[in-house]
Formats: sequence, structure tokens, C-alpha cells
Amino acid sequence: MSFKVKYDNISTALMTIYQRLYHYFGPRHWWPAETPFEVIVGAILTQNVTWKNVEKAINNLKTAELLTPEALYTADPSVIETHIRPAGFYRTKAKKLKAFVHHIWEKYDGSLTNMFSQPLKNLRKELLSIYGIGPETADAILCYAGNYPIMVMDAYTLRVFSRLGLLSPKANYEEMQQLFMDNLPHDHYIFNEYHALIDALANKICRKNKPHCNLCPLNDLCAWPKEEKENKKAEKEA
DNA sequence: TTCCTGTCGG
DNA sequence: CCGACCGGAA
Repeated sequence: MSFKVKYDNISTALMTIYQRLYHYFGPRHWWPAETPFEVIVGAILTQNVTWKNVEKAINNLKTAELLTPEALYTADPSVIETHIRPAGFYRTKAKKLKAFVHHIWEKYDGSLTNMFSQPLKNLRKELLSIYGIGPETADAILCYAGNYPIMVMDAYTLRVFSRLGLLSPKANYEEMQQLFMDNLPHDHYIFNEYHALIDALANKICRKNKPHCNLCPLNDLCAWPKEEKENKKAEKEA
């Protein structure tokens, strides 16, 4: 079964969608952080939780002056746990933060500048080898802390683009990323904004339940309305 | 109650 | 493939 029949030119479709979103939401100015290290900590803390929860944890770390590679490297794990508690999964996430700072300390003498001097492909593979860093977190670090030309995929991307009919609902991370990286110019600004714009759409309009299709700037391009009827029907019966 | 920008271990 | 991990907000 094909999920791309509706579009004769994927590149054009992707750019049209991008421009519609950009015009609707404006530039997103991601990532909200003061330093590359803060981006990385945020990327780990935001795993499977909303950003609101992460903000408190970040502020706690900042106030405690723990938001540097050195401070986290030497801090007692239980102290880190206490400060990041609002972000959820605090025990595992404390381990993940430790694993990351341990890595950059051992390999780069604690310097992110050194780490980001690596070529994209090598560094991506290396990040994936660190405990707690999967494909989404790795790409977020590469794009938003290292300014590499790579696009972050996530649950939002799958929801939006499967509803649009451009991705299979079962697409894996690599398949999702190929859709964008095979059909768009490898430009850091576009990849940075595109992901952020998808986030804005999925957060505010293309919600998991009861999406606001009437407000959606992509409504006329979307394959979803058929299923929406069934949803409404199911809601009534419930 | 449900959901949330995932990742790991079995 | 699936459960565990965890708290906060709609």
C-alpha cells in the first residue's frame, strides 16, 4: 500500500507544507536555551514528557549551579535526581545525564566545542552509543546544540505526516527521516524550523484526540478527514 | 483520567 | 514487540 499517491512531487509537497506552517506560525526560534549544554540537558530531560515539565527541572539545575559539564560530572546522583524530579523519570534521567557528561569528559576533556568538531555521521553514531541517547535525542543535540544540518523526528512528525498521507502510521525513525532528508535541501535553518513548526502544529492543532482541523493551515492537503468522521461516530457511540 | 517531542532491557 | 520508568497538567 502506498502513502504517497496523493502527491506527484514529494519535494514540492514538503516545501509547500513548510511554507504554509512558516506563514501560519512564524519562525519558532528553537531551541529555547542559553547554551549548547543547556540544549543537551533539555533534550535528555524532555524525553516522553512535555516541555513545561522540563522548564522547572532546568531552572532547578540552574539555581543550584549544576548546569555545566563539570558540575554534573562531580555532582552526587541523588542531588541531580532531586533537582530534575519535575521532569519525570528522574532516576533514569539522572543516570542519562551522568552518562553523557562522563562521555564528554573522558573523550573531549569536557569540551562541547571539541565534540562538535566531529563530522556529522561520526558524531551521530557516537552519541547513539551513549546510554540514554536514542535517535531523537541524538538528532536534537546535533541540530539544536551543534547546528548540524539534520532534522529531528518524533511522535508529532509521525502523527502529522501519517494524517497527511505522506508517511505510513508504522514508519520507523529512519523511514521518517528519509522522507525529509531525501526530499529537502540539507540546510540547517530549514531542518531546524521544520521540526519546530511540526511541533507547533501537533501541539496546538493536530492533536492526538479531537484535532482542530477547521483551524489547520494544511486542511486542504490532508488525507485525514475520512477517518475523522469515524472518530466522531465513535465518540457519539461512547 | 489521559496524555506527554523516548529509551532501555527483556 | 512490550512493559518500566515518573511527575505534572489538561
